[in-house]
Amino acid sequence: MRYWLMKSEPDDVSIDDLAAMPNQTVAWYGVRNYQARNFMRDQMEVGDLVLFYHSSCREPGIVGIARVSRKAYPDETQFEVGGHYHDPKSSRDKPRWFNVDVQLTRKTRLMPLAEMRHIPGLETMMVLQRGNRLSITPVDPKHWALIEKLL
DNA sequence: GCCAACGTTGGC
DNA sequence: GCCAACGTTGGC
Repeated sequence: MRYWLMKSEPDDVSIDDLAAMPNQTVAWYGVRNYQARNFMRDQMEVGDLVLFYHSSCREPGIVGIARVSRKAYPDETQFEVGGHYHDPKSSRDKPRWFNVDVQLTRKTRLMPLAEMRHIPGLETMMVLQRGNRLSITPVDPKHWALIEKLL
């Protein structure tokens, strides 16, 4: 069982949007970065735990805990011609992009990015590293324990 | 809106 | 295969 941090723009899918979904579950569509895709496709298992993170917004930070509820399968949005996530180089025979499903475990308080940067022991967390832009990053169990204790 | 950082693309 | 140009991410 692994731990992850997954970024979502609240204008797209917020923690409240997730809470309002049927089964409080959402397909993590739209990832178009190979490293992030590989994490989902090759490493994520049902039951893995996820820090749900709001990015590109007024108060970026962790807002909830979720779990992987379905293993990776082809991201439907890559086939939607004219859609924002359409990939003309992909096909149903050879899909390029994959997503897992993520189900809400619980909403938490907002733990802002600025606070995370000041938590002793979190300095090496991947999402806090300079220049990091990956929307999906593995979380060290020690980092997870530190964060969960403070949520 | 700015811009640092980094990934991707495409000409050669 | 190199690398300049370009696009995107995402905090501030």
